[in-house]
Parts: sequence; structure tokens; C-alpha cells
Amino acid sequence: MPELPEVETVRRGLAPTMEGARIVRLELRRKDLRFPFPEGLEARATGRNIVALGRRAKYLLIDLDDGTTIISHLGMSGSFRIEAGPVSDWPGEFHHLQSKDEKHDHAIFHLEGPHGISRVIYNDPRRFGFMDVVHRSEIDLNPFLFGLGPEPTGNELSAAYLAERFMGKTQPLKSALLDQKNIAGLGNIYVCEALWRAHLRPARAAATIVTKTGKPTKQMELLVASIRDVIADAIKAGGSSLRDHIQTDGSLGYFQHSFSVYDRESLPCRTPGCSGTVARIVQAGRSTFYCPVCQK
DNA sequence: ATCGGATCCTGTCCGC
DNA sequence: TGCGGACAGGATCCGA
Repeated sequence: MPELPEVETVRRGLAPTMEGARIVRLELRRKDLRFPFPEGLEARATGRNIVALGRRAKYLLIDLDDGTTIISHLGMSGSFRIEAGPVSDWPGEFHHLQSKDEKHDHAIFHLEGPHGISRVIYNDPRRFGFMDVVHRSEIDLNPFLFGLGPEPTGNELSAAYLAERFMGKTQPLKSALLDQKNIAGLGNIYVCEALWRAHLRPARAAATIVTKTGKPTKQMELLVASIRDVIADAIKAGGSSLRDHIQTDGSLGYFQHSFSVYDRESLPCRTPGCSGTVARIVQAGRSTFYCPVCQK
């Protein structure tokens, strides 16, 4: 579930293995994901040292020592996993157990790091993910990153900022929050969760939580606080559950969250004192979950 | 200019 | 058990 918190969790999980390691080889096992891999990506990556692992919105950023950055988006079903040790160390049968899904391993970073040899493997059954490579100095001009809104974790996001963006918009809150140009990193799950926390109905027009002069209402203040909290909580949960995940199967994928409203159709609303039942509607072709009683 | 809808692709789950 | 349809965490493109 690669929304911002999941990508951040993946970044933190990969950093100890990747940062400071040398890319012995980047192995691309097909020519494209959603888009073709950039021309000469293998050659550009091979032999480079990884200086840092970063993130912008839902994009993982792999900074190399020649001033370039590999951009990786996980799409809907992308994940990374780490395998340690030389390939030949795996007995055939055991290796098979480790990689039930091997046909969807599309890119393999063969690494040599302070902790030895390892592989970081990108797996993506639906292939909605993609990679690009850019010069760091021009990263904000990259078509994928250009125009992205502020991170919900930083100071740039404020009720005043969002009020300006939402002023005059008839678009539903749900769609406005999914628009990465307004806020970067929210996806279907955390938009539902944030609106639930703020007691706001997803179908409401975005402009209804802005005053005539473009100032934030109390509801907008509450929404922004809810977004911050939801994201912070999810990152915290990811960080704590990741450890166990690595220990059990050596993979860095997604972990099951317990959501308050997402995927809870027909179940009781979890707002204290609320007697409502979670409803599911479709907005812009995607499921929205909300409580018709406490979200107004 | 702003919308919603269709689209890319595979896997899983549920009802018959 | 097999089969068909609905559905899935995203983002872009196109047409109304």
C-alpha cells in the first residue's frame, strides 16, 4: 500500500542496506514497468555508490555519488525486499521458498556494502510502478515531481495554504485531497482516514471549509491537523511493525494496518459515542468509506 | 479551467 | 474445483 507512510517505511527499511553500498550491477529483467526504464539506466547505476536514500511524496529517491538520483515509484503493487549473502549461498529449494513471486522481480540492485553482499529486489505484479533517473540539481523539474504539493509532515502544509488551494472549488474534498498538487503523498486510504478523523463528509465541496475571503474555517484547521496525525501515526506504526517483518521472512513489503474507517463497510463507526455504520460509496471510480452519522 | 471516467496490469476473493 | 466478475494502495490522458 504505497502511500506516503508506506514509502517512508520502505525507505527506512532499505537505508541500512543501501546507504554507503556500491551498486555492483543493476539488473533489469524486462525493458519496462508502466513506462520503459530510462535509456542506459543499468550502465548509469553500475559502479556507483549510494550516498543517501530519500523520499518525496510517494517517490523513493536513491541518491548516487555522481550527482544523479534514481526515482522509484511503487505504483499499486510494488515492493522491495532484501536478500543477504551471495546468490550461490542459497540452496535451490530454500531459494525457491524465499521467492514465490520471482516472476515479478523486475529490477535487482546487486550491492556490495559494509555489511557484505546483498540484493535489493523490486517486485511489482501489476507493473504500475516506474523508475526514472535525473540530475539532483534538476530534480524538481522532473515531470513526475514537478508541481507536487507540500509534504503533510512538514511546516509547509498549513490550513491557510490549503484554504487558498480549495477556494472556489466545487470538487469533493475526497478528490481534492487525492490531488498530489494540493498535498503530496496522500492516497485513498489516508484520505478516508483523515476525513473521518475530521468528521467531514468526503462528498462535500472543497470550498465549503473555506471562508469567502479564502481563509481557513475551524473545519479546515481540524482537517489539516487530522491529516498530520494520520500520517504521523501510520509512519510510527510502520516503523514498529517493520522490524518483525524483516525478522520473519526477510522481506520489506507492506504490513496490515488497522484502519478506523477504510475497508470497514457495514461495520460500526469507531468514533466514540457514534452509533453510525460505515458506508461505502464510489467517487471518481474509487471506493470511499465514511460514517454518514458523524461525518458532516 | 475543472471535472469524471477510462486505462495500464495481475492477483485475489466471492458467489454460483 | 472451476469460472466469471468485482475489486485492489496510483497517476495520466482524454473528452465533456
